[in-house]
Amino acid sequence: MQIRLNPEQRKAVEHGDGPLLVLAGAGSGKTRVLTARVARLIETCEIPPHRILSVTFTNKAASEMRERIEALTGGEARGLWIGTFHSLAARLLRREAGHSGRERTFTIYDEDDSLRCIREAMEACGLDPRRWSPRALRSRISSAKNALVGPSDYAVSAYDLLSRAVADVYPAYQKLLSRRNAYDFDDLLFDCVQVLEGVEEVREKYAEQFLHVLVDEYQDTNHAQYRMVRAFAGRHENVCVVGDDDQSIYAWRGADLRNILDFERDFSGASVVRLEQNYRSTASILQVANAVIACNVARKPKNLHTEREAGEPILVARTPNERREASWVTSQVRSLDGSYGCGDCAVLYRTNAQSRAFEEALRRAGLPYRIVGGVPFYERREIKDVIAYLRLAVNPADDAAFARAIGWPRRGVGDVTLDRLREEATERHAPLLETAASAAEIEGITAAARRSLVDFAERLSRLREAQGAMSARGALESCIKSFGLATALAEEEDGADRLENVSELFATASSFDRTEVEDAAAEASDLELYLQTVALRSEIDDVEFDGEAITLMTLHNAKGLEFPVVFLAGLEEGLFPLSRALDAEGGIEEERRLFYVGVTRAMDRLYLTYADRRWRAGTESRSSPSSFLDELPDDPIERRLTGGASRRTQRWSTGPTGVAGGGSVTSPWTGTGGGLGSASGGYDWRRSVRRAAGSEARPSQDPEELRYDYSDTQVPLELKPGARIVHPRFGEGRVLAVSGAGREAKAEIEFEEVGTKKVVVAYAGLRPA
DNA sequence: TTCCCTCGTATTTTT
DNA sequence: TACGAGGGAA
Repeated sequence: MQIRLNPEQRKAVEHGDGPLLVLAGAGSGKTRVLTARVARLIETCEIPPHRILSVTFTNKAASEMRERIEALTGGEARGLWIGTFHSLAARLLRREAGHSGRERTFTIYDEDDSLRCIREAMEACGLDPRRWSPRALRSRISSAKNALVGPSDYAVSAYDLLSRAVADVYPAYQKLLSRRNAYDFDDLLFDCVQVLEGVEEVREKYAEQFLHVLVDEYQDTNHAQYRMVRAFAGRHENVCVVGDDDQSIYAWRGADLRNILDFERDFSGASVVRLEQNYRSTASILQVANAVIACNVARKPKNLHTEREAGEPILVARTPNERREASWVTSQVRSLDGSYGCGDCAVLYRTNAQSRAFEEALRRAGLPYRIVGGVPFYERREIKDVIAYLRLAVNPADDAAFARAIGWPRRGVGDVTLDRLREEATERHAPLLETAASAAEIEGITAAARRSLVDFAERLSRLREAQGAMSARGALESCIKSFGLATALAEEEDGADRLENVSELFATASSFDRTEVEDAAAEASDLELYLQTVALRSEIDDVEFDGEAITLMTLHNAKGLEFPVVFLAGLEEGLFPLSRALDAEGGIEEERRLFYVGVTRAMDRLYLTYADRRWRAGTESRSSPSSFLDELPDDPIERRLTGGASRRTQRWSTGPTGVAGGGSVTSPWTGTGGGLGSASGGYDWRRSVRRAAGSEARPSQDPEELRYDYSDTQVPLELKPGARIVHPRFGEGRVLAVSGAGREAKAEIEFEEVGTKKVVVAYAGLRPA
């Protein structure tokens, strides 16, 4: 085996039978250990790959691990069960469809679908969506499912008014999902446990099949996932879990720290291996990380150490506002020139909304960047619309997909017709699509709408019959042709962009490889498997990190990654730690762990930034420095004040006194007063940044080649806000804002004669004044 | 039936 | 700020 290991790592890799807990500190090489262990099980212990189950946190991690194991074993990884809890659950439920409450072709509902479904369930129960927030109800139901509490169990202990409302909606919601042959994310886990625990035949089958079970990021598992592990581990209990209680950041999603803290009690006779040598960060960064996490009480003590040198000090920068924060970060990236490229840098923040300022600054500076998350690709309207057709072709009971598909492109079927159809469908206990097929017999629908419905149903059933024998790409192509989707899209206002997104969808469908999800021999069609993969895909899965672009993402998305240069932005009280997160029990500790995760992403350089003022929710307000900054040690820290246009930079000689819990620190850094008035840069950013949504990382013609091409997103130089221009019809005017790019670029212009108008740059025939 | 506008509200992190 | 829902007009 060609992998270098330290003694502790080796111990974990070579551990024989029985439960094993690997407490792996940040950067201690746990992925290496997991990979090596699986490879060793296959090669040395001669365990057939299909008898090994390995659970990872993201699909990306799964495919990377699969690749590495294949490399290590010379292609012997085929048949290995590897994936996220959700994708493995989906796989199991597909295979055991006969024992679960759904058919094999089930749809997986995303948040949006499930929220609509909740609304419908509420209506059915007569609950007023203005009195009860559908989101709140959904989140309660989600927590219940993660704790394996079903509708009837829930009802038993529902005392307060909110719980009573939930108790009403929960069963109604489940009934709707079941009728639509759909699962929400939580159901996948819930039903998987139900089947595993409730059906002896199934339980035996998998307990028998899996000789070894490995789980990564065990600290982030919830109760349902824990029960899955238990069921899979069966009697042999050859279960190896890897995790770090200090990096648990998903309590809000039901993750239960007790899973890892109590592992030794749960699985008696468990061996424990501690990986405490960090191979990633400089001593300075690690020193800060250790100091930060030491402020938490609920944790297993550990001693993370490194052999690396101290390296550069950690830079803490105070800036006047979030725009200056972003431009400061940009200037720092530039000043790294030579030692690090853009691809080495990451900007991490607490909330997605913070990406905006960085986007603007980087775009202005002409630096390449990529954003992970934000408005996910698969949630774009046109993508969801196209997918709805495919979903319906696979699962005709999917009423949510029907409603989406019938409404776009417009075909003379609106709310009125749809409502009538729903009534009829409810009466017949039939799905909407089936009802639509016999629309001719339904009263109260116009003749035109009837024809539309019948035609729609016919085309769809043709697609349905054809797709079974097609590749995912073929099905997509045939769907787009049959329903004229591309044509419809092209006719829309911003059709060009949307069409590009659809061609990107083509690329993903073309490269879809079913063997990563399921055995080639499984009954399911390519399209079925493709759709389920799409539903469980996360943004981070599709990111290639080898490009030369600065990565912008939330701290949550950064888990498991590392970068030579890391900027942690927005270290302000209320933002990070986020005030809303503090409501939850143990909230501050979870936020601190998140901070710890951020700090430990950095290999060589770490920057922490905060702003005195920040735009949030449409208003600018004062912000004070994060209490986390008070918890930093004095030593490898250098504090900077980045002020007005002169970029006043100071070294801070009189360090703050307190470390942990050290009350308020009065220094020019933590006070909010500061003599730094609003920086008057000369021109108003707020106006210049009003651009079209979704301007990040637009895929271009050849998605394979140019995944992130920003060349066409630059605003033409002469059309910057403030520029004076002449329009052939409207006369002279001043540019207020520019949006879009290339042929799509539009400019908002204040004309002297006719007032403010929006024009499409390509057609307007503008000249400089 | 559709389109467009206005108003109100929320807004954390994600499989 | 930004999105969704709801109202009013074509």
